Amino acid sequence: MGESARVGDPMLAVKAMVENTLRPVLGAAEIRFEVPPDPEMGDLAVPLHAAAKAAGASPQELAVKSSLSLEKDATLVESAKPVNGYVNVFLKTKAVADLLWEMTRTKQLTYGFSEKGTERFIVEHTSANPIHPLTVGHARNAIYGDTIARILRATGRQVETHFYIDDTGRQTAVAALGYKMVGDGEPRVKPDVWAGELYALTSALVEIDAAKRALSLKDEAKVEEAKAKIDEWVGVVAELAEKSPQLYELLSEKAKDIDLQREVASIIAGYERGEREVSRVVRQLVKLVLEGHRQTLSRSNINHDVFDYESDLLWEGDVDAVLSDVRSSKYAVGTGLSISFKCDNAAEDLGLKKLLNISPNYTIPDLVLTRSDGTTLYTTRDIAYSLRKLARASRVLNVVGVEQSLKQLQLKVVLYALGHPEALNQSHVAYEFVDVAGFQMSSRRGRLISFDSMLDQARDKAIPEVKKRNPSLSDEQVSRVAEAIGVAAIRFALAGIGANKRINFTWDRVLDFERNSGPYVLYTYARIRSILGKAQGHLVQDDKPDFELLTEKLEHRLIVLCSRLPETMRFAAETLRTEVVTEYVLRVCDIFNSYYAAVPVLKAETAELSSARLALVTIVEVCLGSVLGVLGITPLERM
RNA sequence: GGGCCCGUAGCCUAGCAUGGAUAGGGCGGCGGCCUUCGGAGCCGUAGGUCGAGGGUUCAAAUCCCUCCGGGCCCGCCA
Repeated sequence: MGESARVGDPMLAVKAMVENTLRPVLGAAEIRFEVPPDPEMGDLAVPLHAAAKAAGASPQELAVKSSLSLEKDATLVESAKPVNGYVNVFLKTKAVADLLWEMTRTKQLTYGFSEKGTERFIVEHTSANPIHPLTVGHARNAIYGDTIARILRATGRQVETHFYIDDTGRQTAVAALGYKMVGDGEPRVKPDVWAGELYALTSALVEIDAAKRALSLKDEAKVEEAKAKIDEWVGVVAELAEKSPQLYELLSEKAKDIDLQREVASIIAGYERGEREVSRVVRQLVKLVLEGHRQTLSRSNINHDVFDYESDLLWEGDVDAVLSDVRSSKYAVGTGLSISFKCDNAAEDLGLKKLLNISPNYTIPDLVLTRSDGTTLYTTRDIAYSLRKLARASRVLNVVGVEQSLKQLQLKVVLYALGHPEALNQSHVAYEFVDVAGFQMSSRRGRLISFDSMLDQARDKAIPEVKKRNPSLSDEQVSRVAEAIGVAAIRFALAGIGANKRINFTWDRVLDFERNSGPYVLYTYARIRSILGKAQGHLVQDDKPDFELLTEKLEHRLIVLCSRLPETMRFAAETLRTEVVTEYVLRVCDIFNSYYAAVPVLKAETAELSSARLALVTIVEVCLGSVLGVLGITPLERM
């Protein structure tokens, strides 16, 4: 039990003891533990079907033998019953509680965490384009990525979180053009919101400008097409102008004398080359937007360790280096300046399909790395970026939308084929799309539902609730508490759904503060704090609570459940599934709330019983506090 | 056409990795609980062909096959 005690895992210690007892009965057979379907059946189950087969005995026979053997262990085992080829074990409440008490006392808010190891992870997430506010989709990415990073840290990994700033694409250039036209103005509203409007307006003006030039063409069809396009974008401009009239005035005035298409192209090219004036303007805008992103993220307890500029990869030669490697690769094919990579051939030759679990019938499409004018594409730059990440971590996780799966695969194939087997240490951690019912999001049309608006709505919903319950709080305290509740609601709602499931975003779902929600967990925690606060006055500090006194079923279940936190955390880390954590914490809260309603703690029959129950409440407090930390939710004393 | 993901009560969701014991929760519905520590709570109740069909197995929500429905990807966009 030395090892399991060291890592602070009571259930691991318990299992080790059970295994010791069973070993003589079961011989060399593998001993696996399951959780019985109903807590009434036991705390642990050991299936014996396989072992029975190997030993030529019946499962039930083995189960009976195992039970008898286990029941001799009077300190740990309350009872052991052979049922349907399983041994169902009830553990002694006291035995588990003693272990838990020791471990939670020493680990405090890091109970459930593994000791820090040497494995180095990079988790890249959020990585939004620096031209508009973060949306509900980014919210999912950021919350998923951040929670994964926290889970990995909790299980002993060193984790660095990275935000990749895609600042060299066409979109940024369009926004930068607008920025230049309005004269590097300082925004009056939140900078990313302002930039989003600027981008949408400029983009529409660029579209109209381009279409107007097509009007003089001879081709009838093209002219018609251009007319339609103008109509469409004029409509968009009208809509946007209504929202931000001053910006519209300023931009449309300037736009008259400028060939917008050309301007955009020149910004793209100039920025890629790192020309001083262009770079100054673009970087200034990007930094403004990024500041807005950071505000939003920081509101929701998300803080990246490192921000990587895509443009740096161009300026510092990383991309050129990749291209030169590509050119000398036998998988590179090209016409003129355009280069493509034969991903399928490479994968076949190098046995990558088997390695990456790709169907042998599937033909991986070629990847285009440069345009015919020699400029690079997004994935090309991403190859260079991956090398940077892989150089400083043993595992790289890219939290990227599932729609990028093919690109992420091609990226890996190219890296591997260029002689970087460490590419296999990089994984695409995909998440599904967030739909907003009846709403077509479009950053080019300035139509989006922002991460901030989610946080705002959640906070605003919480404010009257907090006031109602805490009339003595100042407005500032109220808004601080309400903000935390809102963040909890949103983080919990998004982390609680498996990443491979599409989310149909609706306000009522995100703003549900009841039973299965972040606020519900916070509420449970606040109740615990409230009890513990009251206990300080009239109960002596008891260093050695007598857990023998805890005879309630709910007490037993709470203790066993809390002892499962470390293994739950490890499971979440292995599978990269945040919902494992939310599901777990909800079960803890459910049982605690039932307990709270059914059993008095402070007013227990005797002081000794009260002390033992307070110790239990403290254990649950530590357990919840620990999980809240992993979910990025700020615990509250009152709410 | 090819590849990947999803399909569990009116709605949302867990369980699928390692097949096994009555498929867990929540919202909404209905009925209760304010003389015990915070009612954002507790207790009870109704509601399920686990998309359909076949197969493997003593045993399938879980593994295999086919089909149906939804989504994404297969751009010199990102």
